[in-house]
Amino acid sequence: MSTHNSKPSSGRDHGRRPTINDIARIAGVSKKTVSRVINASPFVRSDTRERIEAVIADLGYAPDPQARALAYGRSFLIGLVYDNPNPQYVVNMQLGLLDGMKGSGFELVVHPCDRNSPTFLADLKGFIERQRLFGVVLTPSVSEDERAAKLLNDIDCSYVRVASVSLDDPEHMIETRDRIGGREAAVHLADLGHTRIGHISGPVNFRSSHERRRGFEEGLAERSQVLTGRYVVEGAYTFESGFQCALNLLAQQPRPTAIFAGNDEMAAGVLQAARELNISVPEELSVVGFDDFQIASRLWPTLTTVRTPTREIGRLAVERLIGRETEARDPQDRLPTLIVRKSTAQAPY
Amino acid sequence: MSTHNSKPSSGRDHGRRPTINDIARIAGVSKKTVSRVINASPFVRSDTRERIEAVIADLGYAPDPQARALAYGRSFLIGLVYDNPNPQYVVNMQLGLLDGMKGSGFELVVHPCDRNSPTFLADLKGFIERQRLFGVVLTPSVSEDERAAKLLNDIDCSYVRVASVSLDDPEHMIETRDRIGGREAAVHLADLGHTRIGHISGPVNFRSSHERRRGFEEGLAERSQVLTGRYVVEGAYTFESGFQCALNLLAQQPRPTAIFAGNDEMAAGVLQAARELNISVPEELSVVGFDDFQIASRLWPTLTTVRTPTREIGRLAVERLIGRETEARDPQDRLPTLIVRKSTAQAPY
DNA sequence: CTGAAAGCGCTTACAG
DNA sequence: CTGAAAGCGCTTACAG
Repeated sequence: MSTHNSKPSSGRDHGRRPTINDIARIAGVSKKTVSRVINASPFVRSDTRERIEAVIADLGYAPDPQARALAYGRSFLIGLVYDNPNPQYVVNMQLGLLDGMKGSGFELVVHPCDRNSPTFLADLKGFIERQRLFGVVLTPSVSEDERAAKLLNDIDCSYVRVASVSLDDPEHMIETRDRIGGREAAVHLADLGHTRIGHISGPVNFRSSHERRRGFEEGLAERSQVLTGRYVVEGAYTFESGFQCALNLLAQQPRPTAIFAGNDEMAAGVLQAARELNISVPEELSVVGFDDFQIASRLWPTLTTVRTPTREIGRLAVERLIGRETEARDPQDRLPTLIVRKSTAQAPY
Repeated sequence: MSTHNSKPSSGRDHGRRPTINDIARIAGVSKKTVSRVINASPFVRSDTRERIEAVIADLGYAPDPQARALAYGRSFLIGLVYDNPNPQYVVNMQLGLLDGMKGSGFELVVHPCDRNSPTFLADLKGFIERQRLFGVVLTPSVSEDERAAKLLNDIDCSYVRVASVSLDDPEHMIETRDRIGGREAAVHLADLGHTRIGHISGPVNFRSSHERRRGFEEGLAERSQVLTGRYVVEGAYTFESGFQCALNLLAQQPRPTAIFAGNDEMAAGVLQAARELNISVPEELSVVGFDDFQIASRLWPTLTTVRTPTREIGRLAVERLIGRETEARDPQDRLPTLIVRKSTAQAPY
């Protein structure tokens, strides 16, 4: 199928890649000692180590991951297990994981899944065992699935769960702390003078829905406000649900002057609904989203929203998994932050 | 790092997965014959084959990909090499690839890259050789890079290039035929009575820019029109460039009554510019995009655009790579199609 | 701190 | 159509 190049490869490689035996022979040691260097064992004299490392660098040697995997009983593949349908989230997460494993010799294997499928757990188990995965990173909402977590423990597979709040032992968790973002959204709206504030939450079976709402309520409380029950409706994190929920909220008398949507997709639906009802944003209605995906700056008006540093979170998650954790960077970088754009303004009172 | 489950696994697996030796012993054949069944060799008597297959099914045996890779000299990993920054494209492509390799035993490894990096080729080579990849799928614009194609030939790695037009032997190409989409956009606008039509192309170093424009010109020609030189500007496939190019086009006298943007991102920029200039869409200006990414239906007005069946294209690409090609489905499914929404209307003459 | 032996689970020649 | 031998490139016990 592929085009073949029948000439032997030119240059130093002489037609085949060097193996651990080549390194051992040239360095004058056993292959076991080379193996120790590859695996960063402390039981190698430093002059021996340096000699071996020089030969490795000289020949451009890289150990064969398949051979290591076979002997070690575990591959050097990291799985990303996800069911979040938002492309921007998935891509940012992937970039973060790749950041964190760069130069480590690990590779990223993607595995979208469906928690509602009858074969969900069997598929996940098959994926991990077949490839002898080194470990997996789970993102919301599959990261919130306790059946999946139990499976991973049962088959003794390393894992890190990314979620809005802790659900497991600390070593298995990276928390996005969405509550902080909800709080910032509330303070922003309250400080603009809004008092009739609506909220479109995500679906109740998503932890992030609760965290974002709880944070929002905490922020309002700091400004001596409470969320009014009839101004709170449950959406599905989709554009269409945001649209429908906004129609509902904006039909009430008096209607809210601000809406905090649980994510950007629903906020886009709110803008659409406002337009159909001839309610101008931000003059008559302020709108805040959550995520800061690309769409937020493409909408009109551009969307005030809460940014979650997904890529950074992905980097942290995989570093945890492969034992590379640095944590040295500014902890602020991993917290949600409010991004103020044009969809929010002073309350129209 | 991970939680350990010290009890031996329960059930039929008795604590370890079956190997080819288990199958051979139970079926009363040599492991070589089991290997033949695994690899679909025709040189096995059908009753022998059936007996072996029954044992495989009974034990839930799956051959170890790492061991096969080591012996075979090639892994069962497919690489997706991409540099398209649009998340929706990447995710749809990934889904298509996964569709095409479902149940095949192959796994998908993602590899974003940067053609402008000085280490671009070395990184790609390292990625492929280190993992002994079975093959790679390249998407635009890295699929258009002849240095990359030459490298793949040199190191004898199977590959399929996804691009808007043929650039290689047919066996290495999946064409998206963007020209057809450009043509549909032109016919649509001409049939609405537009005669002053602007075009914001993608960057000249992308093949799709030319194909989309060429198709557009062909469509206009069918309606006895030609593209006016001063109504054609070059963008960069970005929102910001679409915005700037639209300001340019809309400042001309007389200004165009329709703009065909080379992609949805730039079309979003056109809508933004029209709003700033108080030009109403579609009453005074019709806008057509290309891609039909999620943003197209979130904008206001919703965007008329050309949909490329990216997921289907991905499926075809990987099926080609692993020799599973079916081609049975409706060939229409893999062509660009115009999706008419609210951003286009009769010309205001 | 270093090494010789055995083995991980497969496939490729080579025979028959 | 089927099999015994050797080997893919590493790592894990086990010695010393």
